[in-house]
Amino acid sequence: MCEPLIRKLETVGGLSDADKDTLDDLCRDVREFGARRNIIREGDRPDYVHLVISGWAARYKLVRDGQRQITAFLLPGDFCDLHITVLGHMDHSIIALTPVRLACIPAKVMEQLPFERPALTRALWWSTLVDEAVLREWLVSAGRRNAHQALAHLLCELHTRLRRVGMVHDDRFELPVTQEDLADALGMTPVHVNRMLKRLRKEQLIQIFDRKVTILDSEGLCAVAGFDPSYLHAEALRSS
Amino acid sequence: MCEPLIRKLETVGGLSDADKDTLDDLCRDVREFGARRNIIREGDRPDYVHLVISGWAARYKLVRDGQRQITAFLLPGDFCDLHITVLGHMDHSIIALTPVRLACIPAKVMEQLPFERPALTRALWWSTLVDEAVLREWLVSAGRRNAHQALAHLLCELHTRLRRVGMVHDDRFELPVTQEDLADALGMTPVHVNRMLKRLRKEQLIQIFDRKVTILDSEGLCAVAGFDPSYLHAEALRSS
DNA sequence: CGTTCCCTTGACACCGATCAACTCTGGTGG
DNA sequence: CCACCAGAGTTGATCGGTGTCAAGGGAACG
Repeated sequence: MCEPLIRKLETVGGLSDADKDTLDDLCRDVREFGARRNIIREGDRPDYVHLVISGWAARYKLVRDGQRQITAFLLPGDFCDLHITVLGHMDHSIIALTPVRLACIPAKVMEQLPFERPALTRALWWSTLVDEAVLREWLVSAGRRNAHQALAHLLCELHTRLRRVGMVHDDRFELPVTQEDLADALGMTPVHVNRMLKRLRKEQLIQIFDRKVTILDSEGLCAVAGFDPSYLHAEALRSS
Repeated sequence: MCEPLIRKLETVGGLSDADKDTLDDLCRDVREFGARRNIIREGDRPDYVHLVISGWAARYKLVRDGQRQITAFLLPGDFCDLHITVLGHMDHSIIALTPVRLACIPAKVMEQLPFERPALTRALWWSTLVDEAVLREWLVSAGRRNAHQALAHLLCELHTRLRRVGMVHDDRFELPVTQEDLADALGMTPVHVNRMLKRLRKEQLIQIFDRKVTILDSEGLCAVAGFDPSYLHAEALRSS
């Protein structure tokens, strides 16, 4: 059931069969959320940790005048809110961008994990820290890359992350979000996202049809983006 | 020695005297770094975790054409690289912005902490997760706030964070970095930072002299920034 | 067959970048 | 003591990337 997560964690190794069984066990309670539905709201104090099983969700914050900044795309295998086991309340909201299936894990159970399955706990911290590294890279895009480079970088990142959970075939993957969602992630306007997608298409770097992206020229796209995947930490976990 | 950290962690409570003693013990090995000196470089696999005792440092990444994006200001009480106990290598660099004193803690020692001092470990994870929340807010600034608002927001944040470690007196604190450093944090140019500082001064919100900032109108500044401090999680730790 | 959502495109405006010059300060060495 | 220099801050003029506004098209759906 939580196959994407197991797949992701296996890229760094260190999980025993017992750990995997524990994961499976944690994911018994799966719930569905419709597209556009808020899953958790800023200020909430949820009693459950949510793990994406299928579909896309997003973290976001709103600013006063109603503008939205998406701070993370949550793909299958990503946790929505591991941190609320430590922090008291949510400081941002989470929304389903597509129909989503989420495993709901009681926070109390998560809090026992360090004592019962330290290696698994460590792997989950790994995934949290990678999320943080992704966030840093998004800040670099917002601050120091132009729209062309930033969009290319996002596509490279999604390509790599989706491949890690087995959702890329022949350099082709689904991008089931609107251009407005992309704009809110990149800190741009939907109009400009559209222009930049057009440009990447014209440059023969990508192809888009029916919300599916094909990377035509991976090297070229990485070159535009200045993409270096090492921040995604796809190597082995540091031995403890 | 690690008084700023203890002070910060005390705002959320839950530390025993034994925990504090452990912290003091961890900070025995203090080293100095001159301003502008790189402390850790992207790709490094440090064997020590570094904790800022005094002075300011910054996380940053460089993009191809040499531009720099600062992704965090590291103030007294902040860890530079807690994550390398889990991740294999640094995906960004750390530089001293002013002369800095750092406690150097062997990574091996940190890895024993969960078993010996679980409450303290939890508090350290709290600080890591707050760092992540700060990062999200910076992304919101970069993506959805204009220069005026973003600078105001940064000043509000620094005000709050520095107060937490006892470095604000009468709404006055040191800002010992250049305008270029601020620009690299905000994703702007130094010229524009200068203009926005001038504007905030003209609006009677702040006063700057000799690299010391005085907040003249805290409410006004927060209003410009749309600042809501709850993302800094200054409330009690969630009981485990 | 109208409505809604999303994508697409063009014209124009503006925020912040760029370029350049000047000031001020502290440091360094003759 | 003074001349020189480097680094930081300040300001003005101009440019360009991206936002804004507006209109139209296509696909899905009731």
